[in-house]
Amino acid sequence: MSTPQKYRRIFDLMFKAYGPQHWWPGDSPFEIMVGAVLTQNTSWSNVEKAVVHLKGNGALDPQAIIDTHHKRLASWLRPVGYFNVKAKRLKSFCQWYLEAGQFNRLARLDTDELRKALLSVNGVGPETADDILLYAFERPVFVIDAYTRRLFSRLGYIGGDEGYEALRVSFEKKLQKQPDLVQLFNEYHSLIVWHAKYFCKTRPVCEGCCLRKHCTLVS
DNA sequence: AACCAGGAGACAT
DNA sequence: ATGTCTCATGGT
Repeated sequence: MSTPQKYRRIFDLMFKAYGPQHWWPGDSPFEIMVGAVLTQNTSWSNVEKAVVHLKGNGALDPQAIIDTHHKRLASWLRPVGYFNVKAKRLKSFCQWYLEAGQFNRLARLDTDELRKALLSVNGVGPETADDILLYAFERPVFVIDAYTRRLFSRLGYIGGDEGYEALRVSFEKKLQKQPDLVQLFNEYHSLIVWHAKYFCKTRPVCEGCCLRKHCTLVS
């Protein structure tokens, strides 16, 4: 089987097993961006609690977040952990977002320009930037996370210690001939996350691979 | 009771 | 460029 087919096959196996994931959860592009920052190294269920706090205080809005005192904002973010750093990150993101002209202005930039701009923000690293590019701006970007590394290194498709950009470009190149890249990358990343969360409780769909760090099912 | 969660920045080497 | 430390709550 050719390499592109191998990568496509893993997607097909997971899609057949789990179905469409309807990502990213959120009612607006801005909510998706906020969620992307808050979910760093944090479970999504905790992010939902923080988002409820923001909405309940009418603060799911860039200007409102900037105007909220750090102490108060941090208290709303308490469930996500790292609430002091994330309050600061959220403020610096909102500051940039307003100065950049918000969604409609940013949407004019091409994908690489937009990624560069996102990465200039304190608190937005490569994965968060690509989450935002894919799920808020609907750009054909393959998101690399810890699960993606584990899954494909255990499948023997990658080494696992490649740099972020090298992996992203590699995945995008291998799948570039596939139709509807935005939809494919959207489902692919979300399926990997779902697979990681529920695989151990069900059964393998891909060569007996489990995504937990110390899984003994994998040689 | 350890382990893990949809990472990133600061800092040293 | 690459490795280590810190940030911190909540579920299993």
